[in-house]
Amino acid sequence: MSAKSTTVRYWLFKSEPKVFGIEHLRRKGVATWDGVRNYQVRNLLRSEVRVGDRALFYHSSTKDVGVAGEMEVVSEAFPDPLQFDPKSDYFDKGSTKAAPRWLAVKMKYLRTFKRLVPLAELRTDQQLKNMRTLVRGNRLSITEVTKSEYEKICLLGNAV
DNA sequence: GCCAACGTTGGC
DNA sequence: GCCAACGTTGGC
Repeated sequence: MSAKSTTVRYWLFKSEPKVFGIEHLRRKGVATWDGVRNYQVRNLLRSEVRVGDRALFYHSSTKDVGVAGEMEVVSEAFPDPLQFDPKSDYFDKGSTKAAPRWLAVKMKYLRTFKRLVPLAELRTDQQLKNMRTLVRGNRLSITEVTKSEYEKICLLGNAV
């Protein structure tokens, strides 16, 4: 078999750790990244995010905001089950199984950094301060990062 | 809890 | 298709 022809891409996924943090993912090993309810992000999951891509796990809306670790995409996009569950906060009565509106992917835990890389540090680092994730007004819960940005953040996270 | 900034909705 | 009102995100 030939190697995959597509190049690995790098992403940053945001989540509120009170709802689902990297410790939840570590315990599960593989988890469904669900609850995406933004069309731009849905389109990324459908058309851009691929099996084998890497992603930084970013903790948002919490005391210590920043990048907590790494994970890997292990499934193509599939319909987010929560959109069909009337008991879920993510239920969408306008979505049907024939034409699902929202997508999810499965993510695999890779590692938790030795130290959380704080948002403030991303903003001041010369190599990172232009990350799309940090652009003022950005509200996407998934943004692409460059390989060099990704690797720099891993270095910062694994430094003592 | 505040608030800036963006996304979504719906009347027209 | 415009745009005001409302809802959500997310840092602080």
